[in-house]
Amino acid sequence: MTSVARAEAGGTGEGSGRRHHGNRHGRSEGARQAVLEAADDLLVEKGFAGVTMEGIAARAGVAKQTLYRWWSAKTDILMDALLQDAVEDLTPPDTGDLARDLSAYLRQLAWFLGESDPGAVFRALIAQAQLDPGFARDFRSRCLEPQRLRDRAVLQRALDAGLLPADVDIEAETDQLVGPLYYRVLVSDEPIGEAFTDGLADAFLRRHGLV
Amino acid sequence: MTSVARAEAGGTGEGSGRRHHGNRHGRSEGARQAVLEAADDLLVEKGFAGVTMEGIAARAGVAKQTLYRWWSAKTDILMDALLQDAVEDLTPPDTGDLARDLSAYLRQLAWFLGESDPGAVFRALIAQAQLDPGFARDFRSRCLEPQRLRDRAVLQRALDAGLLPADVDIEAETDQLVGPLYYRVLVSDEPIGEAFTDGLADAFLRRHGLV
Amino acid sequence: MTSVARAEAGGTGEGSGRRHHGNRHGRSEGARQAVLEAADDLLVEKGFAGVTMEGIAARAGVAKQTLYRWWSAKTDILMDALLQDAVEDLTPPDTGDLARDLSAYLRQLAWFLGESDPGAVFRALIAQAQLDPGFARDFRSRCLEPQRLRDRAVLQRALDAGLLPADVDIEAETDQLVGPLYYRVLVSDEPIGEAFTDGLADAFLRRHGLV
Amino acid sequence: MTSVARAEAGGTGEGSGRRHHGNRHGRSEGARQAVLEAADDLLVEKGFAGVTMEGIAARAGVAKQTLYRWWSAKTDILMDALLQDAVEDLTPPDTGDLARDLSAYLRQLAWFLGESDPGAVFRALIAQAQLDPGFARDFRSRCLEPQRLRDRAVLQRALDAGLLPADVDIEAETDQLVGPLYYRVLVSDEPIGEAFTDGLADAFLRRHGLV
DNA sequence: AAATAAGCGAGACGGTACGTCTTGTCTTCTT
DNA sequence: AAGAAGACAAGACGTACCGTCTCGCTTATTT
Repeated sequence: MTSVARAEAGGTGEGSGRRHHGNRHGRSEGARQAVLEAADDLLVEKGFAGVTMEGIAARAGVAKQTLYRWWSAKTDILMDALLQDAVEDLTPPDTGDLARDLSAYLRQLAWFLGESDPGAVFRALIAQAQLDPGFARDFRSRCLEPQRLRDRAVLQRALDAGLLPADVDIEAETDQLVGPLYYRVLVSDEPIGEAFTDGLADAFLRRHGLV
Repeated sequence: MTSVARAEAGGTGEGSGRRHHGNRHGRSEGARQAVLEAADDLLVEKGFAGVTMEGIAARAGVAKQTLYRWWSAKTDILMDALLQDAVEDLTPPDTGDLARDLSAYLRQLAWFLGESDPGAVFRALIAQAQLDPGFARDFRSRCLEPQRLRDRAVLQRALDAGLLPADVDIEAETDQLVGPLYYRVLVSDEPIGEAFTDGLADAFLRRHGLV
Repeated sequence: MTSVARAEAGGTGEGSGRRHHGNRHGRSEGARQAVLEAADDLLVEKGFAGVTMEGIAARAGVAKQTLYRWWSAKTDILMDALLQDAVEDLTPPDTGDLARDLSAYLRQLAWFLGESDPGAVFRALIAQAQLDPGFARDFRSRCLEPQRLRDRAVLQRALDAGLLPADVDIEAETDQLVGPLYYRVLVSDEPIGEAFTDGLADAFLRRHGLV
Repeated sequence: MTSVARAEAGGTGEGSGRRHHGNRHGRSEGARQAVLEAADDLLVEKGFAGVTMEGIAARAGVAKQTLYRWWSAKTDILMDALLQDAVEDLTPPDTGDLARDLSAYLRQLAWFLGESDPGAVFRALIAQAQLDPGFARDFRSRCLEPQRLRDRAVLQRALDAGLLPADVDIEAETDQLVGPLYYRVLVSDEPIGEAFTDGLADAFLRRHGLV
């Protein structure tokens, strides 16, 4: 039900020989790009309700059938768009300085969630996950879990470096670091200043006697 | 755009005998209850996508016009339903023992958000708030801000009692206490055990030298 | 499955009292007329393939749902249009002069089938009846059988007047009179001149010694 | 626009020399047969609406492109199918006995039109000819005119043998003989018994003093 | 033997229309 | 005046076919 595996234009050669009998050019990469951009643009311009399969098809110059051939719903398209143009921004920095990395990462994450264009897509998809359990599964495995790993990476490195006690609960610590950010973005809608993110980082460091 | 002020039966005499001639009694309380229950039931039975104005009207035995007369959209109905049957559950305990109150409240909140029926409505409305800025305003002022006050109440009482330094940032502290709960419910979908809520409370207490 | 009985705007009064509980104005006569005209116009302008439910709705300024509420398919709409504006043209003349009536009626029928606008609708519907057995039933009972009665009327009057032997097979005689007309229109597409229709009438009269 | 001239497997040799440079085996006769059978089967099994280019291609195990290479539309395929397996049945008998030949031929024609499988195809194509003038031209020249010649053949032989007056209008006489059959099949849908066909033959013979 | 070129099965593509669903407005009659 | 009923215009949904296209395979000359 998720987006079909990227066909990569027939994978000519692909090692072991005959892979398919019919059309060898597979899906059109041009159509794919046009669709993802159209969906993104519509979300930014008109909001989530303004993103419709018909609208995407029209703006991308693509037939509706092409959408349904490769994606199961508009949220699936938005997820592809998100994965394509956004997630790389969220790689946590690694300078070796825990305090600095932590602070920088939380600022970066806060900006992404609350201010960036892909962040708007992200929030819409988190919303959709509340409303549709099937989509939630997909979204969690394709987006949230990888993101979770990135969120945890800074702490994991600190643990590996022996800066943290070996029995620390990394999951719970991560939740305490990023949870308040998501809360402000998704629930209270208060702005997140650097004082706030630095406060989170500081609380963490003091909690573990690192400052 | 918000739900019309509750008319409360026109106040005509209310006891003094004849109640209405044409229809002088304002909105029908029976219809209102039937609508709220129908919306609630539909959400639980068929999920958010299964809640439609038509479906609510049919199940409540009410005309669509009646819905539109009193509510602006299905989310508005769900918000009324939520306010009616749920929020009282969330009054924080007040035993005078900060540690115990804190722990109890976080457990209670976690259960509400993640396990209860009204919690499901709440999550759906938080989702809707991501997708519709107009609704977000309404929802924040009618539900989230009161809830925010309740969340803060335990800390506020501790502050008033002089247990916390006068310059503590109550807002930020609250975010750190409840943010991780919302995060687990809305984002990571991990179960919230008592170890987790107690850990949050404990971190708070130690942060302020209260344990 | 056929077009719903004409509601005639609520049938106000209607004798026996309460007829319906909900909407009291019933279907919109304005919409009905607009639809029939749009369908007719489209058939004449663009041919049968140019008549689509979407096209009718757009041209009539009507929602598709309204079409589907009252008609089952575009052929059902065309049938209503045909019944409304055409069939009256085909009442056979009755001057008391069998030869003259017969000749006049056959000319009139030939013109209707082959030359007139409603005739074009009629041919399209006969075609549709070949392709769709369900429609064929409807069309036969609502259009073809009444037409059959009209076709037979001239002969029936002659029979009643004692001009024909009592044991004549009216059905078969009618088929011999009108069958060749339908054949030319539907199959051979040859023009039907008055010589042809008069020839048919003449053959009939001579067959029964009436000339 | 009509079905491409039958290539008959490249017409290798074909007299005057080199005909084509590329594909040297011409069209696949196997594919052609599979297509015609698939179209026929679909019509019988699912009715005219169940005959689609996609359905034919799938059932015949043929690519859509192959259909469009050799035929212009599904009706063109059905016409080929009809021409291939049916028209030979309709050769009028020639025993030298006009009355007997006439009677036999009308019975045979009635059975073909109303009862046989190819008759179902024939009716569908006559229907299509009402709806599509371009197809009508093709169909008339490839099917109806040859059939018309066969219909006329019995009378033509009688004329050549001097049994009919030299100035008889063969066209009109033919219309009177076969028109009622088509009428019953296409319009009234009444069964055609032998009494009916014999009645037509008899009327003809008496009309010309041959009985 | 190699090169060539058309027919072929496969199937993605841009489209059009389908028939259904929901929305929010409206009109009418009842209470 | 509020409510029940439900018709209405609007428009998105997901599906089915249309006719075109590109692809890589097969096949039979032609060189």
